[in-house]
Amino acid sequence: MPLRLFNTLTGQIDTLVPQPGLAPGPALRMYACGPTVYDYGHIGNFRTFLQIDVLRRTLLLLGIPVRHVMNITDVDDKIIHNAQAAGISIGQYTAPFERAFLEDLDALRVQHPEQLARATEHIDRMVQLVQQLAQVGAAYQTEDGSWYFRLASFPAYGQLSKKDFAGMEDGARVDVDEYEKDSARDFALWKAAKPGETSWDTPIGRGRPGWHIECSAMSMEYLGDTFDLHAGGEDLIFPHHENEIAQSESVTHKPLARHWMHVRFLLVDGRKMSKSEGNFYTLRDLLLKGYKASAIRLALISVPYRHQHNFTFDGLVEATAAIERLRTFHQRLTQATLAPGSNPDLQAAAAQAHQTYIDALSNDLNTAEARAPIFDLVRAANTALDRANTDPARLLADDRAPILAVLAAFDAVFDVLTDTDADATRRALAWARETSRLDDVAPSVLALDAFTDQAIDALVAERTQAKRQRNFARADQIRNQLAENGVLIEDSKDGVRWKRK
RNA sequence: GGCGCGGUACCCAAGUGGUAAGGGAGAGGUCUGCAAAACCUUUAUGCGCCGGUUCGAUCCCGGCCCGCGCCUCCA
Repeated sequence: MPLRLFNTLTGQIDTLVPQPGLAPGPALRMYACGPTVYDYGHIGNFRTFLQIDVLRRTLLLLGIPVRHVMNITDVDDKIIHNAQAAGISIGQYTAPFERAFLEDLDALRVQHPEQLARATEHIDRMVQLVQQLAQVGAAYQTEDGSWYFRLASFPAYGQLSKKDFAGMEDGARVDVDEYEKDSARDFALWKAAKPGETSWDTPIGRGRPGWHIECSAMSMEYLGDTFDLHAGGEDLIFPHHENEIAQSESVTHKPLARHWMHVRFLLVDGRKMSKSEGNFYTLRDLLLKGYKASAIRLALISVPYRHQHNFTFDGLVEATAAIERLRTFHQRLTQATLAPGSNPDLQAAAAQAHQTYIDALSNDLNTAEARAPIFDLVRAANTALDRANTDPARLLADDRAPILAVLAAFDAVFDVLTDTDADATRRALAWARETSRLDDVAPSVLALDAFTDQAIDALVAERTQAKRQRNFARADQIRNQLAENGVLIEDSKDGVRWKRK
């Protein structure tokens, strides 16, 4: 089944399929704008990366292989400034943030792209692109040695953002540092080195790349002149992606990407997230407050990517409950002792749920709609599991696999059934210890270290033994002790389950 | 000012020209040593307001009100 996805370039929903023949290999070639590693990632960043993960995983689920490239922008004004202030090299400055970013992706179970591309490792390719642009008259050098893109040379400018620059006023001086530009909107391709700043000595002069050039250079390097999909946050439509198009297409005279996907911004408590509003959260902030990585993942992907998502703590609590329902069911179904045979109603329900699920995702990644049939199936199966052994409507042995297969398809995209939350939170806790950020850590997070999985298993076993001996006082004592440390016990006819709250 | 998006039950949130998915929360019940889980019942004659088109509109059109985003660094 093909994926129908809104395309910013055409302004409509288009079918996204790999176009063969443009580059080697059968995969769908996608480039997603990654982070500028000057700080820890916040939940707004991660909404975008999570939604791109939903796209990637949906493509894979639909049987479309992907070649996914993401840039790491490890040189820009802010990085240079901050590194200088700290008295270290930009590499020393960015390395911990890049590592933290990749760790955060892991915590959120975001799949890594096939290729990570660091800006500082592709300076040559960027210089080459500037030279090519100069050759076709689309780039010019100013007296200070900087290079700019000549917008007047690219009439199609504005096609992505639907902006009309025809009546644009030339000559307006907007930036005092860039007084030599031919036109106010001309943007920097290469910035001449200022004293003491990080710079590279190159054939086009000593300096450093402008903001947009790295994505043009690296996307074409790894994916060819034209690739299938370019994705990023909605803020990148203009000017970043518009500028990428101008830079690349001026040289290649071919479309840079056929399909453009943009993820809408997140609001927090109804406002755009910003440090000054006091509603700014990094992933690490939330983990240390005791919210689970899986709940953050589910919350951030459950509102479809084109909708404005209002992020709230209530939403995280709700996502936590939803995940528990799914995990409890998954465990129950896996462990259940079942009589042989199959129940046609459940077989049909599983097939129906699977189809509805796939249809929803295929429809512009409608994650909200995709969740519904999964929960419908969970209820139907739970009901059947509750029925007596003699009831013909009960769940039978051959019903297990098809229902688990639907859950697997769900998890192929949503990926919340496997509980790796404690690990993610422990890593955040270790980081907080190393960097002396223990002030706001929730007690439940600190308790993670006191009760390891092994310790819990041992106590649960002891309690089961006590129950067998009908020593309910001791059994309840253990249950309370665990509960006080955020561990819940559930008895069932198929054994004892426990989970961290 | 220009461009764009949204207003659906207590909360979050899909959706369709034919009579409102799903999740969370609340209430009552079943089950259970107790609890948890699970299941059942229950919470929108209603989808911002006013007109229009239609046999019929929450969904289409027009107007209005409210909220939000982008247009500058930003995912």
